[in-house]
Amino acid sequence: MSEESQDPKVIALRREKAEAIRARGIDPYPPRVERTHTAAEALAVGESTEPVTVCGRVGPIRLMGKAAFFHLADASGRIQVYLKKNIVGDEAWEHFKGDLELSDFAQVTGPLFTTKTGELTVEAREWKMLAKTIRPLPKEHFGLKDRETRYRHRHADLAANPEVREVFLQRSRIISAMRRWLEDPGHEFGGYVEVETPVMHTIPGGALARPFETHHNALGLDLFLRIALELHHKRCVVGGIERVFEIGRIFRNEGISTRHNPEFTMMELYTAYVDVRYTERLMEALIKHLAQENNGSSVVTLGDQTIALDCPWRRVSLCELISERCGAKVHPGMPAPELRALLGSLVDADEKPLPDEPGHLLLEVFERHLEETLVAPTFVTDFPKSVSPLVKARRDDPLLAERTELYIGGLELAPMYTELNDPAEQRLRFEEQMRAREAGDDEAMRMDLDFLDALEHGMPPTSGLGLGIDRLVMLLTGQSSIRDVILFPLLRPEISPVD
RNA sequence: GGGCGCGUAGCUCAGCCUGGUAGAGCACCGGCCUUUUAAGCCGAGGGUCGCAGGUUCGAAUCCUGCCGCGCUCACCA
Repeated sequence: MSEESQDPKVIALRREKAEAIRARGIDPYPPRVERTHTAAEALAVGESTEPVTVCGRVGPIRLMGKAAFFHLADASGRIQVYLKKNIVGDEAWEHFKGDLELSDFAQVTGPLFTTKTGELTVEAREWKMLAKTIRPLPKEHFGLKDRETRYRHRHADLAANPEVREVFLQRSRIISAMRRWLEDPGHEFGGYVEVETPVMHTIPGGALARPFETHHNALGLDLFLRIALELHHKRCVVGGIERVFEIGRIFRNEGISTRHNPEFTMMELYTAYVDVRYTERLMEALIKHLAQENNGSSVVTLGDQTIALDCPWRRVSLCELISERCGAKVHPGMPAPELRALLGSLVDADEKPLPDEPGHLLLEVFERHLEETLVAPTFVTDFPKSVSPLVKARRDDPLLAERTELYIGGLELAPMYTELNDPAEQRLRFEEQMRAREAGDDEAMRMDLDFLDALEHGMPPTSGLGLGIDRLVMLLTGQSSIRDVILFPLLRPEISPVD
């Protein structure tokens, strides 16, 4: 543990103070406040003999014998308080000196005046403890910088670092704006209905990933936390909800990095009677809209990269992209040894063995070497069919699928698909996946008979997408770690958190 | 799991290379101070230098092992 508020001396002293207040018959945690103005509202009033009552968290107290200055901070901002012995009276002054400390919550009433340094300040006539704080926050000036402490004690991080709070307020606004835009029937890409689908699945489907497992006692049933929203959404489309989306948490049992958290938020969206070209245009319009709403501009900054979103977004096929890099034409139809030879150094540089299946091999090379180079917005199209078991193959090239992925700032943001709606073909794809699973690929999909049943009831031509909300928020707020856009990221539990 | 780095007062860190009984700032406690902005001034307390072993007359400092944490790579839509 590494935090100022962990000093046992300080904690004990503060507990004693809380008890001392109680012993005088005053509740250090009173149930009601008399606030008339937020900090910002009080500042807007200007100088005034009419008293205001403001509340907030107490900042560093500058005590000078018989008077003191401090700030009260609330969500709207902060306002300074001047508290003087001969105005509040001897008793209130003594209690102030003895009881009130950094990080407590307090209420102050008085008129507004301007100090000689020009700051509008409440001149306290009276004050009241609203909540005694046992563990003080680090002083603002020193801040709370240690990453581990910040993530483990996010409440302290939020309280001490306004810029951190601001990122999460932006996250909320971005998601809210996304919902409004998708639901709005007044534009080409609107009119979507938000649904809620199960988090617990009997068969985890819709993506290639390892799931978390759990168990339902009454049914004696092993269950999995969902790794995607896809299959239920398609069942909604079968049922006649032609424009459907969900913003929901999904769970993948895999590593943690600056771009991966085991639980994260995905926006999936499905549209009947369109193909992947429509969804690409929707994606472009949505992200430009959100950038405009949140940042007031179409330029975003991520790390040391400045990314313009308003330029036309590049479209390039996966194979073309790899060919550009290795100088030879590649295609999933080529046998693996030939591909390896053509890929040259893209293969040699790796310590880890690459997969033999040509589609997987190409995908792996792309992910390792090319993904991070895609800084300007880029649609990478035509992924191999073998790595896209739920996607319609291209009619003119059956080894490629109508699957596009959007990259911005080197981040994989969203896959888009023309969905496979032929139940016979889907069954074959599942069987292929089952064979891969038996051969040891524990990310391969499992046969989902309920889903096949749905397709047999008829799904219109449909396109879908899955947008990683956390990564989108990273992009729009300029954060380079996913942990800085997830309030409570998963961490290894602390040893001996005894107190 | 691999690589790199860190672990000294409640916090941030110096001291380690070149071994000689532990330092600073802030916080905390006491005193002074009625327009301050990390207020200021004076004073006091506080550390088995991550743990264990080794080398040495002597180890925070050199060596070995272990533990914890961070970054990164790998794993991973």
